[in-house]
Amino acid sequence: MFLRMEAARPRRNEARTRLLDAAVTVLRRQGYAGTTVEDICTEAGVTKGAFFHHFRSKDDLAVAAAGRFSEWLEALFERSGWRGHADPLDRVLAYVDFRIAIFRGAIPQYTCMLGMMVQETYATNPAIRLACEAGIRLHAAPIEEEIAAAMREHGVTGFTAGSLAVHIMAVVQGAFVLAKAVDGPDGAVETLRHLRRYIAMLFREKAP
Amino acid sequence: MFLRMEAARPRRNEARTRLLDAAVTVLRRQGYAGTTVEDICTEAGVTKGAFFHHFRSKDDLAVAAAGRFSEWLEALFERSGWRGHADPLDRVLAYVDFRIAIFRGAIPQYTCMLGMMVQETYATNPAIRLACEAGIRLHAAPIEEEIAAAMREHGVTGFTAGSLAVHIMAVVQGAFVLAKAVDGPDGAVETLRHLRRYIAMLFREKAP
DNA sequence: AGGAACATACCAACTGGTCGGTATGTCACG
DNA sequence: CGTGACATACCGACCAGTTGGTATGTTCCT
Repeated sequence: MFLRMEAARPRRNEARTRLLDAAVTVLRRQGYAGTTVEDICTEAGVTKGAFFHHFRSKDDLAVAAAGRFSEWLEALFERSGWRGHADPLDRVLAYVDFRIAIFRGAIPQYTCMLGMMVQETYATNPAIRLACEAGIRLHAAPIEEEIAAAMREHGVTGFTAGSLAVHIMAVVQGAFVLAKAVDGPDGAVETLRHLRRYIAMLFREKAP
Repeated sequence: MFLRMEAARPRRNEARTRLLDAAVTVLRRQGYAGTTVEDICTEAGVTKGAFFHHFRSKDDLAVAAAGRFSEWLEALFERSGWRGHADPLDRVLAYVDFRIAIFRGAIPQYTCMLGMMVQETYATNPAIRLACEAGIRLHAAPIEEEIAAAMREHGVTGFTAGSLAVHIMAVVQGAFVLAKAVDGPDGAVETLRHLRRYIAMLFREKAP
């Protein structure tokens, strides 16, 4: 049997990929209810027929787009090299520093699609909510790991690595909300600096 | 002439008030794009005619509802008595404690309408964005005051009162996003505990 | 005082446009 | 030739806003 055909699709499903990328772009800019299926089609340069050929519904696409965004986010942080430090505490701090460095350009370019979409859909679209939750958890997992390592290495106790990872996620999401409310990143950056200081203090406290 | 008629309005503007209250309830639950004008009318028990008699547009109502929510929020915190402590630092901590205590019941009952709406509308409805920003700033102002007083009284420097107030707002908003993402308040409460600890540490640091 | 003139508060039915989704193609390729 | 990948045309539901009306004040004039 030679039925494996995995790689036998040169430009196959090209429209699907473009739709997904377009969805991330537009959903991030306009939110879920604020974007129409045709907005996404226009951005992708395909027609509605193509859209509903590849996705059963708008909800379906939103779930897929959440996954796509999540992958993109992980790749972005992977490339940043925040885990490339000897001391795990430095890794955690480098994560926050990279978060700060990211606040450049227009608001939709640095804010989080997952946090935005989940606010709109948590009550009405369970599948989307779950996809957003999964993306956030996936992103938080390595941070929690590094925090746990740092706590071990520095002999710090008094809180759980998970709770601090959640705290970091919350501050980041809150920073995005504020940036949108005030229409600029300045306050958001200040917030992340406070977060950085907090983490540093938590670990300096127990140092000799 | 007894032309004063102030109190001579038994049911004057009753519908308007009910529409505003209904708007706060429904917008908080479903967001801006997710609620129809008729949703609000149904909740208020009036017709669309009444709605458009009192408000020029859906946008117009959203702005008014933001103001209404803001008033309600200020009254809520006023009643909580968080400013009733001798030491301004205790007041700031009491604010956070009250925020923690509030996480009860269903999600729409403890989350913030302003933070939710501004995410949806910041790019498309400048008036709504501004109303949300104003509400948040109004809420942050007394906190900033108390922080400034605490810094003075405890001789703490190294950051501005404004930036810490913004940080508190961000953590609170981020906690709401997380609560919606994971469909429960537990992580959000943990986040606020971290915030509380941070504030305590900031002021303990410089103490003798 | 009394009633014409006007204003306010609300209602029910409708409209014009939008949007998610469908039905029906067409065409390339294996 | 038939199947997957798209395009075109269209539908029904929904929704912000309108229209035209009624009922109940309020003001002003005589």
